[in-house]
Amino acid sequence: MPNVSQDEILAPLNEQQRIAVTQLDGPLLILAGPGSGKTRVITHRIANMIAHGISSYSVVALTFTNKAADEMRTRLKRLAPDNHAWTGTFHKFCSKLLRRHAELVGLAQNFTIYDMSDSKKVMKQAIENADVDLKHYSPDKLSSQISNVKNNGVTAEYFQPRPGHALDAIVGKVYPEYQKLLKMANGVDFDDLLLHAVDLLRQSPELRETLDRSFTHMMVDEYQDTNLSQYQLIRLLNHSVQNLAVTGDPDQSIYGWRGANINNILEFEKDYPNVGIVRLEQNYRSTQSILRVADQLIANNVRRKKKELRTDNEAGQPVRLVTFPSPQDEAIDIADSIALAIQTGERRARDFAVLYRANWLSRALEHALRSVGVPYQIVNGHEFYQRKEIKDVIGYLHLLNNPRDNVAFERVINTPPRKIGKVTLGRLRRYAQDKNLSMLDAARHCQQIDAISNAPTAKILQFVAMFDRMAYLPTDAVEPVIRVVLEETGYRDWLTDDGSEEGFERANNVDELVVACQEFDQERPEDGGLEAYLEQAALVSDTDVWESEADHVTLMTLHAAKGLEFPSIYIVGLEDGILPHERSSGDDDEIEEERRLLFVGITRAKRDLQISRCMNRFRRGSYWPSIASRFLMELPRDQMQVFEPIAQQYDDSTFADSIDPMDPWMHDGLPSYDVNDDLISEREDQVKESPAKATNRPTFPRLVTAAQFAAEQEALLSDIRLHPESYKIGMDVEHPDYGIGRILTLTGEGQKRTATIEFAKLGKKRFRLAFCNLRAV
DNA sequence: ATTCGCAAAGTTTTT
DNA sequence: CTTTGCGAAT
Repeated sequence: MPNVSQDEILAPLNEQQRIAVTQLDGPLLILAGPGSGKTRVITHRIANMIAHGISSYSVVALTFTNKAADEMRTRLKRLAPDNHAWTGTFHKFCSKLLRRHAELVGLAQNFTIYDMSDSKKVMKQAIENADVDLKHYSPDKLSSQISNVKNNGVTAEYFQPRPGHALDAIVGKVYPEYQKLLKMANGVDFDDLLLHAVDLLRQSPELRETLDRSFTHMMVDEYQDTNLSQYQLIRLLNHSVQNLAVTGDPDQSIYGWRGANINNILEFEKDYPNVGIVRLEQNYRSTQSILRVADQLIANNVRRKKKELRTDNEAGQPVRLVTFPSPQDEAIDIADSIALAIQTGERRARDFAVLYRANWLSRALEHALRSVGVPYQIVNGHEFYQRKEIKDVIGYLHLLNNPRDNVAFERVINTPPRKIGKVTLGRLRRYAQDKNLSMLDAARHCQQIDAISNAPTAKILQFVAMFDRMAYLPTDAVEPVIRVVLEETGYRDWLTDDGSEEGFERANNVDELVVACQEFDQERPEDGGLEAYLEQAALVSDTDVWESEADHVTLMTLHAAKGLEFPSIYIVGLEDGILPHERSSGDDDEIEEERRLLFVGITRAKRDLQISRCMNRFRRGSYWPSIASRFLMELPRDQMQVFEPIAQQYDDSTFADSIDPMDPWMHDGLPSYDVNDDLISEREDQVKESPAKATNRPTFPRLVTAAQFAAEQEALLSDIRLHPESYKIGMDVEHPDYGIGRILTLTGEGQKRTATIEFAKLGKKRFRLAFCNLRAV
């Protein structure tokens, strides 16, 4: 199939977009407001390059998440079906580069990528080895400090402690030790991927030159979120050939805390003097009401490039600003509204997203959505991979792929328990470091270690023998490897040994991991294999696991929501200490970043937006009164629909003996709401008709109670579905669309209970049992 | 060596 | 309310 013509590339673009797509050579800065068709511009720009005879092999587009890269790739495929442009994340790009030239920075090609909990273990070891006294600083603090240093492109060799700076002095001792341990284990942390890649290009000018010239056209997405290492990487690869286009929006810079430097985009013009600048200001996503709120809010930031947000979209419903008594009310009201909209057919579950500042805020929402029977998905991808049983099994895989991986060795040597304890391990570690051996190699020589007595020696040698039996396995497919690991180590059996509920749950998770490996093998028969699997497992981001096609409400952090859009958005917890977060409410720069975060959240909404806060919040064991976020005062209230309780009037009865004044349910007289008159809506009518309950629990206006809705759902569904708990592994079931299949795995509980089912014709599918119409056969 | 229990600490955001 | 860590008992 031929690629599309120039006309087809340019036709769907507005004037500004067209300029961005047609200027292919030289540096280009694309300032893209939210919803301005940025991805379209990037894909059409690449298509246009190809149409102009530029080889797609020399085109590189860098993003921050795999999701964004996949989206780009898919859309580009439609415009230029046989293109070979490289699209992917910074970290993946660097990883690829490093694997090819690992030895130049003192690594071997099969290096391990450590996640944060793994690298923290290395850090603890480094602190111990460096023999520093950490009275004033926690290991966490030190980790983040070293991460900062790395993000600024400073290697351990180049680090110079500022005189008189206590933390710097400690960093100066620990950082080199930490790097030494990583190198010994043939491992890197996330920051190293970037730092080593930059180092590599600096060490080898010839390689730099070659790559610079072979990637003739580069594009960088979300440029406002690049840190100094990424900046340096980009500069190194765009020196001799400067066809570099970056897109970004300073107003959406929300990763300053992990080293992103907003100056990279603000000063792009200085770095590349002959830069072309395009502003994409036309918004195709949101209603005027939503955009006006976003615009007013962000106007409070001082450090920004003024930018217009305009749209030809309809005015739309006013944005709602609601105050709830407690998080439960907030969650239940949101769940009910969503349930109602689904029930009436007005919306589907997938149209909704609930956004919050911190992950723990999702709990009340989960609970409420479950009680109302609305399917939802919580987007935090690390959760699964952080489970102990998963980390254990993957630990074995890491050790097989990289026998020098000391973190993996220490994790698995005694799981399941093999009577090799802390003391033995300490002696082994000492020997390994003295002789400059990996832990595994030290284990091979453990007979020569006087300090280790006969019994543990035998156990260690048994372990080594077992490892050697597995090490023979071909690693071009993952599933066979993981199956042998589970078999040889007895890990899965060990989990279920005690017959506890928890054990089976864990075994199920392990089964799910096996299925994931299986799927990986199927998806990537050519370039897959163990190493590739471990790499992608290490580099998945939270949004990457988000199933955008499935029909469920999305729950995620404001950070994770960047780049996405939904017809209807709820942003919760607009309270002082939460947004802006208490740990960041220091200087103006940090407050501005928090404000940008809210800006990002607001601009995810296409048609409906509700922003809410609570008057009390359950924190650290009890309820505390919550203060409204300062950002709420910055919104154009006169143009919004405000639901706020009238100022509390305490009468004596409120504080009667049996009543806890801290209890959020107990505030008196709350059902009266102060609503501005000119914005009367259907919703408000219903609010007014809603009868207050005769309990002392204030009834917040609710359209359908959770119990009512749940009961109706239950009645509707009970006759056609089995109870989620009644499914068993191995059971044959019939699906209305897919036909007959057999249940392979079961995980989760209640509404979350999920089955992997193998269908004769279509292969494996995964279902939330509560939401599919299965029949037992 | 492993397990259990209690106490303290602490809740950003993520590749 | 949760999770994590440490220390004592078996």
